[in-house]
Amino acid sequence: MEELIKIKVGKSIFSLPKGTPLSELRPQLRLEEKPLLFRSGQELLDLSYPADHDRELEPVTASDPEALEILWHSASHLLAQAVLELFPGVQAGVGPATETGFYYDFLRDQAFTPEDLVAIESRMREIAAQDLPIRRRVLKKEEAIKIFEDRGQKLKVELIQEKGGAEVTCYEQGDFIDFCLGPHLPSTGYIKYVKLLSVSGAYWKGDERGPQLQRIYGTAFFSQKELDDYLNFLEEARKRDHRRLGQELGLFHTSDDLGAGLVIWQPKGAIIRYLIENFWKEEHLKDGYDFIYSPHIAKLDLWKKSGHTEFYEAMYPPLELEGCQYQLKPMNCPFHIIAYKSRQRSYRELPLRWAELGTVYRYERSGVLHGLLRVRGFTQDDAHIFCREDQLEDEIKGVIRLAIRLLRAFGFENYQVYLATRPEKYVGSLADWDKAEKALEEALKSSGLSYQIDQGEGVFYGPKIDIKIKDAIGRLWQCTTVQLDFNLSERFDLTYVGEDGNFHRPFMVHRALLGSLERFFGVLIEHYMGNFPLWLAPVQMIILPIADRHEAYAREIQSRLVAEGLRAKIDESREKIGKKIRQAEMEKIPLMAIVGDKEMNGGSLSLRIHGQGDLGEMKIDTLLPRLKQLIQEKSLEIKI
RNA sequence: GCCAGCGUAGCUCAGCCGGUAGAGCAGCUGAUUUGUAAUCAGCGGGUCGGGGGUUCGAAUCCCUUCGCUGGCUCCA
Repeated sequence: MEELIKIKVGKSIFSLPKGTPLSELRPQLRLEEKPLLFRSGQELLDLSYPADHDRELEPVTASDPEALEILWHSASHLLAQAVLELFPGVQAGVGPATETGFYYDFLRDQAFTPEDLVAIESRMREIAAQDLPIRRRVLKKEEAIKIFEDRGQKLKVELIQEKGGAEVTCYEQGDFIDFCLGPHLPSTGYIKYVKLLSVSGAYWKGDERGPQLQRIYGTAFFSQKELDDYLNFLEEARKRDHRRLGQELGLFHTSDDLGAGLVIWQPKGAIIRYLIENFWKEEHLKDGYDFIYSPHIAKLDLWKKSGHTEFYEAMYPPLELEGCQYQLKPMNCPFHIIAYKSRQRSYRELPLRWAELGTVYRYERSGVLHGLLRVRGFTQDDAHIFCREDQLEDEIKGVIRLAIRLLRAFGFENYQVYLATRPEKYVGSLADWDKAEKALEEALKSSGLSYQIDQGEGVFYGPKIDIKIKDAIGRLWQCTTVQLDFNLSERFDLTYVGEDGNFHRPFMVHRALLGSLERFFGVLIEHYMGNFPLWLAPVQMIILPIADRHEAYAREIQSRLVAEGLRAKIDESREKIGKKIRQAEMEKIPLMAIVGDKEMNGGSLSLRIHGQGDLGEMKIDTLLPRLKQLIQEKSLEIKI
C-alpha cells in the first residue's frame, strides 16, 4: 500500500502517492493560468519535485515576479545545452540568473564570435520549440560524477566534488544534464523569447589566478513584448549614458593626450561642479563641520606610517625630489590626522568634524576604468570625524542624516544601503568593533532606511555603511561610505586628554557622502538624462531674438537676469527661430525666451520650457521672482 | 591586470576580398531678417590613435604600444 501525501492548494486538498512529481496536480487544478512552480513557505518547488510530505502549496505563474528569475535560470541551462550541442568539447562552468537576465560560463580555446552567438541563439529557439520536459533527478554523488566524467565535463565534476552531499540534484532536458539545485520551469517551451547580449571573460570561481572562462550574457521574458521593451530600455539607456551626454553637452572631456582615467571638466560641467561644491559646503557648515585643505603629495614616510605602502595597491609610484621620496596621495586621511596631531587635544573640543574636497590619485587597473564612474584622479567629498565613545552614535546619525539630505536634494530617493561588519582579519579591539557596529546599526535604524547586513564584509580597519545609487542601466555605484577606522588611530597614536586627565583614544570616522565628485556627476548626468534642474543648469535661460532688430531688447533682458544672478545667454546667430529653438532644446537649456516685435513693444517675453513647450507671453517682472524662487528652493521641476 | 571587441575630419559613421580617403552634422564665408525642434549656396578640414613589419603598393594583413568599450577581479 503506497503512502498518500496530502497537498493543499488554495481551499482544495489533493492526494498524491509519495514520490509522484507535483506536476500530477496540474491537470486537477482549476486555475486560469497553469502554475509553473509552487511556493511552499519560503521555498520554490518545481513541478518535477516529488511529493515528499504533507504541504500547503501556492501556485506560481508567469505573472509572479519570482517566475522571471526561474525563467532566467532555466534559460541559462538552455544556453548551455545549445552551446554543448554546437561546440562539442566545450566545458560548462556555472550559469545563474542575474538581476536582469542570465549568463553561463564556458571553457573553450577559441573565442565565441558574434556569429556564434547568433547560431547559439537560434539553436536555443529550436530546443525551446521542441518543448523538452525539464526533469529533476536526485542522484548518488558517485553516479553524478560518473555522468559528467563520461561527458568530459571536468568543471562540473570539480563542482560536485566540492559542493555535493551524498545525494546531488541534477536537471535534465533532452540529452543535456546539469548539476543544479533548481528550481526550474516545467519545459524548454517557456523559453521562447530569449536574446543573447554579450560575451566576456570571467575567472573560474572568481579567482583571477585560475583559468579564464568565456561568459555569455543573455536575457529572456515570457512574452515578445516584454523582451522588446527591455531591449528598448537598453537602447534608451545608451542615449543617456553619461559619457555620451557629457560629450554632447560639453560637460567634460577625456583625451589620449592626458592619459587613461584623467578628466577635464569643461566650462558647462565646471559650473555644475561649482554649484554642487557650494551647496555641499553650505550644508556642511550648517552641520558643524570645519574645512581643511591639504597638499596633493606628501613624504613617502607618511604613507609608510599609515600602512598604505604595505596594504594599498592602487598607489602611483613615488617620485624623488632632492633625495627625498614623495607620494601622490590616494587618500586624504593622513593629512587630517597630521592636522589633528598638530597639538594636544582635549575632550572638550571633540567632536571635530573636518571636511575637505580632497583630490586623490589612484592607479586603478586599466581594465576597470569607466567614464566618470571609475577614474584615476578624482575629488572625494571627504571628512573625518574625531569623537569620544559617548558621541559616536550621534555622530554617525548626523552623518547619515546629512547624506540623505544631500542625496534627496538631487532627487535620489532609491538607494541600496549596506552595513558591513567585522571580517575574520581585523585590527582594533573586539569591544570597539562591537560599539562601532552598534552605533552604525542604531544610526541606520533611526534613519528609517531599509538596509541589509553584509556579514563579515567590513574592511580590516573598521565596519562601514555603504550607500549605492543606480546608473542608467541599473548598475549600482557606491557613493556614500561611512567607515570607522581603528587602524589609523592606532598607527598614529591619536589621543585626547579626558576629563580624568588621562589620555584616551578617539574614535575616527571616515566618510564621503557623494563619494567623489566625478562619480557623483556621472550618475547625476544619467539620473537627469542631461536635463539639469534650474539651479544646476549651466545656462538657465537662452534668449532667442526673432530678428536682429530684437537683439538690443534681448540684451536688455539678459542684463536684468544676470543682475539678478541668473545664467542667461543670447542666441545671436542669423538663423530662423525654429532652428534656434531646436538648438536650445538639444542643448537641454531649461528656459527659452523668444522675443520679437510683440514682446519688444509689450516689455515681455514668450517663455518656452524644455520638455514642456510654449507657455506664451509673460511680463519679466512676474517671471523673475518665480525663477529666483525655483532656484533658491533647488526645485527639481519648473512650474511657472 | 585578464578575456573579447573597437580606434577613419570637432561629432556620428561609410570605406567588401590590399590599388593611395568619403557622407551627414558641426565650423567658416556669403545670401536670407525669419514667430516655437533643421533656409539656401559655397569653402576649409584627416601623417585613417602612435611605432614597426609584410608588400611594387597598407585605413585595409601581421607585430607592438597607447586609448576606448563589455565583462571578470578590485574600488569612491
